[in-house]
Amino acid sequence: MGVLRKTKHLEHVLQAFRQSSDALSAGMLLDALANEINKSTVYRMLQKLEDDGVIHSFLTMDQIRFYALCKGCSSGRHVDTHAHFQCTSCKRVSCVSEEIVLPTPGRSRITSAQVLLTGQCESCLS
Amino acid sequence: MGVLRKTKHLEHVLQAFRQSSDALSAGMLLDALANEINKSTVYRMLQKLEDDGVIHSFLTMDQIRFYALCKGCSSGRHVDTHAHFQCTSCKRVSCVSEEIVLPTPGRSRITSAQVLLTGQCESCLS
DNA sequence: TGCGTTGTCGCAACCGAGTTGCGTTAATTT
DNA sequence: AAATTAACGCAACTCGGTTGCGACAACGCA
Repeated sequence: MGVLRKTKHLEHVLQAFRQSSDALSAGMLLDALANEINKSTVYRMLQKLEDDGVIHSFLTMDQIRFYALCKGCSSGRHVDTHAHFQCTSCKRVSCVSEEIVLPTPGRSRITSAQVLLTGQCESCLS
Repeated sequence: MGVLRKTKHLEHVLQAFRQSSDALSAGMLLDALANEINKSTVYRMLQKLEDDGVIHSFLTMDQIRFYALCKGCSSGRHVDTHAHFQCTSCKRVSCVSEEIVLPTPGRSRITSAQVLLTGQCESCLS
């Protein structure tokens, strides 16, 4: 239930997200802020930011967690019904704006959904 | 390009899939066939079965790869546009029969998609 | 400005899913 | 039955992510 202190590292990470239109993984952040910030610090920060509803996360095909800034999420509930797209060539990951219509199988109660599209992005196709 | 030999282990694994209506992970198979079959053998077998179009795989929220028998897949192309559902209580994973309508973002070319729903299944709700 | 509280950091050790190299075993081919 | 070659077991490894702990720094308050 921490109050999220304004530290130098936090500013760097948030800035990285704002500057990038893509989603980022912990590894990418570590590369970007190489030996300025510790591995576990990054993971802990991402975890906390997600808990607080600032970013949301999802997995790609190769089992790596990516994070992106939330736009319509609160700390309680994430609006996760938008899809994500990963290019198989350049590996970049982005959010897809269109909403998706999801089925409700049987009598179960769906609380969250995750949609990942893969293929080639516009710039890798040309 | 192996020819997939008929071994005792292969039979056990295929039987496990046929007996279960759910999708299975490598870990679950290892538990089921405890100390009868080696870890790397299981992983190699699953990999090969997927290459040969016998099973298909996908990831759950906790980064674990699950496998299920293919019904309309060939070795070349997997019909992966159906969703999967994982219950947050009992952790069981199943295939959702309904097809899903997917968006095509921008001018990119989508080659595969993965949809994971999470929530509570019918039996855990009651 | 000084001080106590408490969240954050760095480090190092750890965890667990999945992979790999290699020598051996066993299914298939002849 | 012998040769071929896929499948196996083992042990060591990779890598994304976690954890315990002592040190440090941001914040609140006087």
